[in-house]
Amino acid sequence: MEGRAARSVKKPAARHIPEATVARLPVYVRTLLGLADEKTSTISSERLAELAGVNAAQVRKDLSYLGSYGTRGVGYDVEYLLFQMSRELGLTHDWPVIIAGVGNLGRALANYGGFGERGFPVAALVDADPKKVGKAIGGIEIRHVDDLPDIVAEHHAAIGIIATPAAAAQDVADRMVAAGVSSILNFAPAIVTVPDGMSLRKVDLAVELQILSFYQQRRTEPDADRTVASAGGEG
Amino acid sequence: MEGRAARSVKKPAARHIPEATVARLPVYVRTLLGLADEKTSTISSERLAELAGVNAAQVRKDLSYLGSYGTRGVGYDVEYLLFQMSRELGLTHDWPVIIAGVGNLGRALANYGGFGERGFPVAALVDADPKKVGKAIGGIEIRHVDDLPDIVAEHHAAIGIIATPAAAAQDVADRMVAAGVSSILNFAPAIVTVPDGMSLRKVDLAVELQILSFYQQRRTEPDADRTVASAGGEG
DNA sequence: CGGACTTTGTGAACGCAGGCACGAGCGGGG
DNA sequence: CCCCGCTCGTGCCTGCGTTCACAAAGTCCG
Repeated sequence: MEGRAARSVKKPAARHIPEATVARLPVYVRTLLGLADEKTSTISSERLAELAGVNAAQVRKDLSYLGSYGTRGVGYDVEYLLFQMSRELGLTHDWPVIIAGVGNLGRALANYGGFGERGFPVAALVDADPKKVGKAIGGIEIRHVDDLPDIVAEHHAAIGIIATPAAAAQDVADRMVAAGVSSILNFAPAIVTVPDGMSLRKVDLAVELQILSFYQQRRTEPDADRTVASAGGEG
Repeated sequence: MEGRAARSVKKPAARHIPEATVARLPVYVRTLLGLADEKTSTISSERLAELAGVNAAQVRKDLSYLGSYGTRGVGYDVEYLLFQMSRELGLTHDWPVIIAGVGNLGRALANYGGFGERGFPVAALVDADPKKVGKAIGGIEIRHVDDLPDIVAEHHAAIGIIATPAAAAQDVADRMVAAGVSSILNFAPAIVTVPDGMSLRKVDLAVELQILSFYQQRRTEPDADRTVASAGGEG
């Protein structure tokens, strides 16, 4: 119930946090980082909600899952909240990632320095094409996908990014799992399955565009009872 | 209630389709395209569910929102279902898209030919940097962001993709809206708001990685009552 | 020192989404 | 022609997520 007063660093018993809340935490973190930059020391749930694009009650409920870190009548201490959330999200140390597939997307991800800055350095690039192996992109050497077990062990990498063509996605995922990766972010337009207990998320650009197309279609169409609704951006 | 028997092309009164269903339709379409390629003419909800990575009852419920296009005791006609879903999603014609921001990501998106093939040709690239204007990427000329209204009008583009730095995202979104774009896909790590009635979706790589980091953290941590749960891939 | 004001934390209600289970309807075989 | 088996379509139930509304708790000022 305190922990803030005593500035306790202990984690409050790892309660269960709803997935929807977990998905919003990174947004709060980013917002808070911006506030910290401009020397804001305290923030109310209402203002944070506005900046993060959600409901104020939602913010309070989300933050309450982490613990009672607010002060009634005042708000939340930006730095302290940031610290707690970073710890909860595991952002207190780096998470090296392995990118599989050096195509257009893989190259862009490798060149994009933003990951490293945000705590997700690219540990290695892998590809199945022997002709690409040995070259480097963004200062990172491309290695063969067969080396995955070694790479994972070398870098203690637990997160894999699949940026291969759809046909290779499941195979690469299986290899990653076998090599010890336990979190996968899949960009390939294919359904990938992983064993229980692992994390899998997907980002599918074509799907996103087609969802937009659906609502666009309904708006444009001179049809019947079209119920215009905002295509809720992210659940 | 029939429409399949008579091969009717009329749309069944545009009932309301839940957003969760809309998000799965593109996956079904992709799966069906694969089936059509290998000359499968009929598919059961169970098999389609397996291929799409969802529950069979879910498939049937989803498809029932479109109409009663199945045949009891048999399944769904692949071609016909594909036709209906494509029409519903608005994939019967192209949707030109405008990409704003020619950085790493913008370049990758422009170079990636997959969009054009899937019905989302890149109509134009825009950037605020005069030095980039006039150059071309992937065969598409870069124009200045001030030209947005003209570009939208020329190409009848209704979909915009934001691939700018976070700081510019809201401004670009506002310009797009003013120019007549009514669907936006935001890749910038920033909260963007648009007027009611418009569609906005976001894809945030840092957020995705941080969500993975959260669950990874909980798995790795030698802490208390960690409840290992799969980080549900996409809602 | 006390009272008014502010903001959190959370109980309760509501709505959406997912999954089971079963009736309805269609095709095929005898 | 009838019966059997298969698969769709959907009513119902359950669980999750969101929002409202309010009591609890702290601050500030006179």
